[in-house]
Amino acid sequence: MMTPKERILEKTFVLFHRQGYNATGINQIIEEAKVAKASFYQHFKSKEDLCVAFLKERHLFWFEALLKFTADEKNTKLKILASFDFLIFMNGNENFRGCSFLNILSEIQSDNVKLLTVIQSHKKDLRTYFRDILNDTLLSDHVYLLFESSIIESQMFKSNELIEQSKKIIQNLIL
Amino acid sequence: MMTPKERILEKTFVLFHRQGYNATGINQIIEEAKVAKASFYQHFKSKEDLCVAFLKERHLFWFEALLKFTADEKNTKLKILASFDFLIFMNGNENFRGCSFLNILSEIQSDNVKLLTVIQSHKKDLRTYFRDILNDTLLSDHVYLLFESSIIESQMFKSNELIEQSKKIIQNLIL
DNA sequence: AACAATACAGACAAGTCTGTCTATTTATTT
DNA sequence: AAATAAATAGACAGACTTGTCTGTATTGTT
Repeated sequence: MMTPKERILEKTFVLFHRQGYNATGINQIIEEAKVAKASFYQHFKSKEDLCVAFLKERHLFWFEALLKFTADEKNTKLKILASFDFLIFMNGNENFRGCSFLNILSEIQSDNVKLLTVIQSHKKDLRTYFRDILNDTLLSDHVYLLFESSIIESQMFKSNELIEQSKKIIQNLIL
Repeated sequence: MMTPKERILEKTFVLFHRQGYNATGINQIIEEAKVAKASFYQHFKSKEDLCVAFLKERHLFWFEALLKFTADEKNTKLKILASFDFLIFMNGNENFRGCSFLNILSEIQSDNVKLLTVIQSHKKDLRTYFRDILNDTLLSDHVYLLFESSIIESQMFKSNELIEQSKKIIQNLIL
């Protein structure tokens, strides 16, 4: 069976991503996870603490899924293109909810160092992901920037159009 | 003198941008604007209504500032580069708070059509802005995507580094 | 000067939120 | 089987939220 902590994390994983951080209350989480409030605060000292745990879980989940999705492609160019297809794949799975890290970035105050650090760390890893594939810094940053805007544009317009456009751009970009 | 409605909009303009939509309460706005609550609800039927007014005001302000900032550049390439310098300029003015439209996009629910429409409209205008300068759709979308990620990356890392990187990329992109 | 419109202060409703607490029950381990 | 640990339900505090309402005061216009 699942422990209370696992049930909390499982529900948080869905709700924080779907509804956002501020729009999701502790009460909704513990109710749906069927966990008592006292039990919740035994495992997480605050909602912000839960958010850190959520982001770390999301980080692992997301990168694992990305690596798995692109694993087959040997060619550098195809691996990059497959990464953008991964975004399309995720939009289909998650209904164009975009990136939890960027969403939470917009929800927190500028001085919230604790959450900001986790968000930055995730994006640094993504930037490194492209750098490791392409080993040309300017080009990998270029792809990274297109990747980031692909996420938010598809979220904003609930359409993969600009992801496809990014793929076209990359076709002419990488030899 | 200023009317209550003007005082409300003035404060909202600052607070929604600095603190975000959900983190800014009606009570704070009317208190700082020195307006009675009844007066507020005489001019705006809801907080969401105020948000629409805010976004429309922000839209006008932002584009006017962009056009003014880039007006001197005759050359196409320089006009584009100046647009990215405008982001650096705004980050200095507004302490890396990013784009209100993208921030509010992350705060609202997916089914909030009223606010989503205003946000989309703003970004469509931005996309058109680059299209009008470059009159090559793929290239203008390319620049638009770099522009969008420049905004969020500089917000996330509170640094203009990736804006500068985008400018380098564009140097090699536009003839 | 009289009237109508607008703005005022502020109480209030009804709900939300996070976090703490008590007291009971269920599991696990010794 | 007894002792320890963990989970339960749910009341509660205290602060917040948006929006409504009452009654008074201040405007601007005729």
